Amino acid sequence: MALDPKQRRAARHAQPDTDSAAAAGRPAARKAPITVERITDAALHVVATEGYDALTIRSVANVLGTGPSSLYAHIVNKADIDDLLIGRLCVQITLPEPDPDRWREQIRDVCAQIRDRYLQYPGISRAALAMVPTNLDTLRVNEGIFAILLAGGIEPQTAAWAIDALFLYVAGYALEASMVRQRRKDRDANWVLNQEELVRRFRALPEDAFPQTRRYAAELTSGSGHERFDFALGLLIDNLGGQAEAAGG
Amino acid sequence: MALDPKQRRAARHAQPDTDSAAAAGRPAARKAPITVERITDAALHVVATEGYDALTIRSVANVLGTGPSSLYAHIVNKADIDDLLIGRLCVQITLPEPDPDRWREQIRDVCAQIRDRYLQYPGISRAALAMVPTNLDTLRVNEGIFAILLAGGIEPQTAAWAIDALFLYVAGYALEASMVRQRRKDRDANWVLNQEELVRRFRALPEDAFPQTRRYAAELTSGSGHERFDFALGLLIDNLGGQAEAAGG
DNA sequence: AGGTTGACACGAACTAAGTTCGCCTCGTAG
DNA sequence: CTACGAGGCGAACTTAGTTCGTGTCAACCT
Repeated sequence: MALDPKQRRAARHAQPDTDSAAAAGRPAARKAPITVERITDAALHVVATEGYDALTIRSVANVLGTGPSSLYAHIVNKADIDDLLIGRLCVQITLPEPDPDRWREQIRDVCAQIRDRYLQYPGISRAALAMVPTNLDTLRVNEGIFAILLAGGIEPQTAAWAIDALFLYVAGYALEASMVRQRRKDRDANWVLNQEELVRRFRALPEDAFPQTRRYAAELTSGSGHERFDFALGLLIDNLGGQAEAAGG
Repeated sequence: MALDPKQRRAARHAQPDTDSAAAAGRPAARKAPITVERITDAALHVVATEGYDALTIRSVANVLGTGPSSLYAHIVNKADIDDLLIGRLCVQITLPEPDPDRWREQIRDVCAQIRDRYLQYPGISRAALAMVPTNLDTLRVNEGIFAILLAGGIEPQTAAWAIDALFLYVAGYALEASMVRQRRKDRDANWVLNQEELVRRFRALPEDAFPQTRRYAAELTSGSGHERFDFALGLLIDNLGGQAEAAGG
């Protein structure tokens, strides 16, 4: 059962209904075993310290003190490592018991958790955006948010689509934020800018073509901390329940 | 002036205020010249026909009938090609004259334009998400949306942040949609699923851990056409102007 | 107990891709 | 006509994903 890494990957995803009551005997480790867990740990370490761009099969193997080929007994390919990483991140998300009176707050909390996990591992949200929607760990988070929305009286169809929009936004936000941070330490990045420089450039744009951008350069570049994040989440969340909640309360 | 590709790239981005009234004499083509425009055309052709993953320096050079090194007299690096592509896409966006009475409609129209451009070039929104915010062509679209929002009576700070959220969502949506389409023709993709298969797998999840996902599998996977897109844009847009518009009407 | 087996580890190598180097070509200027 | 230099291009360097074949060791079988 533990032979084919493709089977291992499949086990992490929602499967068709073919019931399989197979045995699950894990014959304990052999010597200094490379496991999927150790690979995930090593990969997370690489991403946390050097960023997602530095995540290569070789870098992970190096952390484990071996060569790249050694990993292929446990993973299918590099995308599989992404899958493992996102899975691990999702496992760490705490899902509250749905409270109909605090559902907006609960949604915000879970989204903030996801955001902070993403930011802790810079660039990893790229992998999240490319993730296949059957990963069991991501489905668990999906289920948790879904339950909160439903408890809040949101229509199932509305809730389902809202989850999609929320995840997309959170991942996009984290990706953008990660890249801004990342670019600060890159070599070619001297032509990329911090906020003051950005404002200066916006103000230097031609007046006829960019009047608003010039005038409101400060507003366009503002948003320290997670103000932008909170604002966007507000847009998405506060508008939910317009139908259902208007009737209920 | 046309020597260094870094200068060419810089010319496409917002610059600091050092006034430069330099000459702009282009000395006409020499023989069968490789130009930035031809590179952009070739790259767009590759993305449109084979997808963003197939966009390599070599594939672009191949379309132009030359080798990879020939491009480096015109581009800085591969990210520079992304920059060119997004710029070209943005140039094609039609920005309406802001109409205070139809601002929501206008925003939806521009976002739909961007979405369709992205989808026309599958996966290209990855590049859009990684784009540096000083590209002049993207700033033009930014300015256009900004003007519409301001005409609609939205507070400048609110409008600025709303643009951010809108772009992030549109790019994320297009990326997800592109990948779904892309995976249909990949080899390893037989383990990735279409909607019916996805519903079946959701329904096969354990009842205790995934009750809502099981119950509303249809809702979670629904959304043909751009229903999800329209829904999410509605969430973002309809909630705007709550302050300003409530007073004005 | 000793051989057998097979899962796992791993060095080496293959391929693809981004990038650089140095030489060549060819049009223009003097 | 020659010199210059921008631009084109082949070749090669580097990094990275992936595969192949072989080695190794623990458990099992006889």
